[in-house]
Amino acid sequence: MCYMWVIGDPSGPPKIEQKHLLTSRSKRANAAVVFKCAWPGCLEIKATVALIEEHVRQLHLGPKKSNGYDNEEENDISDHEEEFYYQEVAVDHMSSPPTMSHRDMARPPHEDPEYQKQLRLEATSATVNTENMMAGIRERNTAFTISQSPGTPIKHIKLSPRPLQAYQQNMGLLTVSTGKMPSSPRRIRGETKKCRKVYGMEHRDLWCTQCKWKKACSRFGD
DNA sequence: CTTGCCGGGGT
DNA sequence: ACCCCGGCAAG
Repeated sequence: MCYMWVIGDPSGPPKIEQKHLLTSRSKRANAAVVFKCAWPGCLEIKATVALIEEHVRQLHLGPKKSNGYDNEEENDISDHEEEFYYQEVAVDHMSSPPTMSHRDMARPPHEDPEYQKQLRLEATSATVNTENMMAGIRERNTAFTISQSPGTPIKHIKLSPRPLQAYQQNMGLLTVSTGKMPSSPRRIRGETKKCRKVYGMEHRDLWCTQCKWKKACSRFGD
């Protein structure tokens, strides 16, 4: 469980000194790893293992388990079953960083938020029959037993490269029907979670450049 | 209250 | 060009 990448970045100590701390007490946890939800459709990303476990439990394993006893907080030595649902992902600070300096400065030419949204919806509706799903998953789980062994590199679940949908047409239609220019003075607030919400204030170094500068997020379109 | 980001700074 | 933040809209 020892990761090679250095936390402090040898050649250039990250200038970590935010004089202002808004919501949370910036405790300078220079983390270089995030936790992604591995649920078939879901793409949730959390900054801590606690958060992702919470997410998985709430969203995918059902709001609550009807067991003999009930314990949800603290002693969650629960079944290591949910290890399957998230995966640790290293976020290198320099080689393949979220912020590529320039490329993400401009708005992405092809956003596919539609896809993400769809996935989210799928996951949500799936929550209804959790019981049914659990069975299926359990089966699959035993099939190829993914787990977080210390030496094994995480296998990334491949999620469709880029579906690229006809969102433009949608826009055009909208324009026609409303007779209003889509170019509003202020960008309409999308409901996708952006870097700030995903990583939290204490992991600002993981945000995309735009978010760091309080500009329009370029990683998560809306 | 929080989140996203425009406009307007500074280096 | 890069970085930061006041202040505002929307929730």
